[in-house]
Amino acid sequence: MKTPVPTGPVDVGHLRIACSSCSLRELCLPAGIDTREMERVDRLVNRRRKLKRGEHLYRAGAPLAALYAIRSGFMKSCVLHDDGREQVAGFHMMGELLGMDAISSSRHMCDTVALEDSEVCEIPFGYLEQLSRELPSLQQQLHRIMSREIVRDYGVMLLLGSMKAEERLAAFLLNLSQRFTARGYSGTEFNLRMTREEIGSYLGLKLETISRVLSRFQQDGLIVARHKHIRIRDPEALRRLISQQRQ
Amino acid sequence: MKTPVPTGPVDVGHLRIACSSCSLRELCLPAGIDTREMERVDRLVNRRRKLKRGEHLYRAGAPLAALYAIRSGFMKSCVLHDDGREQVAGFHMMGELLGMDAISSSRHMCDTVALEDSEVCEIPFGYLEQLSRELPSLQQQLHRIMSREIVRDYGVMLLLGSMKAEERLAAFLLNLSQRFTARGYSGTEFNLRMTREEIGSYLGLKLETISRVLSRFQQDGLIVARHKHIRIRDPEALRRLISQQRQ
DNA sequence: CGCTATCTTGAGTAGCGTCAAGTCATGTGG
DNA sequence: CCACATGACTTGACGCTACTCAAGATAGCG
Repeated sequence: MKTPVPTGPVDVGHLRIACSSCSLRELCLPAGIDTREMERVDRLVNRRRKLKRGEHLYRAGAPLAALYAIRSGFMKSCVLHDDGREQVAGFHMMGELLGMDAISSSRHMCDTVALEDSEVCEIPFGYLEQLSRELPSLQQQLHRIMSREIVRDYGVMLLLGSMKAEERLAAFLLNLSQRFTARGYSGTEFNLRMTREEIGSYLGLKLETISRVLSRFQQDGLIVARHKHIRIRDPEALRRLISQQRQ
Repeated sequence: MKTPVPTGPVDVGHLRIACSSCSLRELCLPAGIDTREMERVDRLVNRRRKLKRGEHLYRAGAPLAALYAIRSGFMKSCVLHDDGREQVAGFHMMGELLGMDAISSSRHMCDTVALEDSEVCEIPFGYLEQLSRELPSLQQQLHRIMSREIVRDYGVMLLLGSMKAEERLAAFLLNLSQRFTARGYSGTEFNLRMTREEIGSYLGLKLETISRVLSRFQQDGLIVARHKHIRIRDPEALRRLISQQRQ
């Protein structure tokens, strides 16, 4: 069915699993690619990489070699400031594409770290550009994904710039919920893969504030939070929290 | 020298000025395009649009028709929340590309408004995708620009998530300064095109805070601020303000 | 089983927001 | 060209949200 990999290093030890047979196909880079073209996309993604929890996928300053599609696991990206300040810029899960920050200067501009044992598909960037010149639907999907990242960032700005602590955390929980749901997992009950400090960094708050707000949500019956385990009891109330009229 | 426009509506009333003879060439979409290819890029950008101060370039929800390169003037983009909250997501000046938020869903996700009389070049998006399949250097430049926007957004997140009011405003002024410099204008003396309220919205602060911090900067001899006119007297001090070690 | 990282909760505080009053600039129509 | 209206800005007083510091509880890992 599949032609063998034509070039590139042979990836001993990793079973090659094609995009065409990947369950994340419709969430990931190959979304919207038709069957005939899929064979070429399969050849584009020619290597898998396993990461242990805590391991870096790439660091700020590293040259751009590939983009990465998350196959399984959970990751975070952190932007660093010269003075050592660090801010979580995003949490990433299966089907999401990483590394687009590096295209502008050919160097990564953030650190990306696995928050649990994870696996990513390497997509050599030069080859991706070449193939997307030949396959309009691949080109369109790449543009859509980059644009989606820009839109996501606008959402984070809105959150950081104009929401209070409770609203930020409610938005965060609903966003996680929605993404788990889209991947076929429960949107009402899940385990957080990140610490309170990482959530705080992402939301522009301190870890104590995260802890306090979670406790308050629990007292008010909106969620059950037991350490990393979260159960959302009243998603509507969380939504109301976010969109309540000001003034 | 130039071949006539082959297709598309004739743009009566606007003098066609080609990218190839545009002074912003090296800041804008055609950066890095070689002379032979430039002719085709000239045909891509086939319409200019003038905007009066306060006029919308596009609104959230509008279908994606084109990307826009700012030829002259100054603009802002605002993200809107259902409850009416609005946040300035960016200020834009000559040579910058607008509209990339719309690629993911074929609809714009923010409002973009002229803050002074401005002029933009329309770049029909379908044609841009087509041409960038044929011209690798155009494709690369488009990718670089989208990636640059992602990196810029990360910077804003860092600012909103982990800086104090004084640091945010210092970073804002230095950023403006640097962008004016890159365009051949004075980086030490310029007029703000936006109100205190818009600056505040962008920086996640209230207009009174902007006003107070500007006054404090002036008292400390870092700047001279007289209404919209800003003169930066001590850029180094502003830089120190941003990167001072915490803890 | 003990160590360490993570989390919770409390008390006190600082920074920014809110409200309010007044000044200053811009532009419009008489 | 001036008077006036309107929007933009400044400054002060006060309040609240989230931060800081601290102590103790809990979970996870070796």
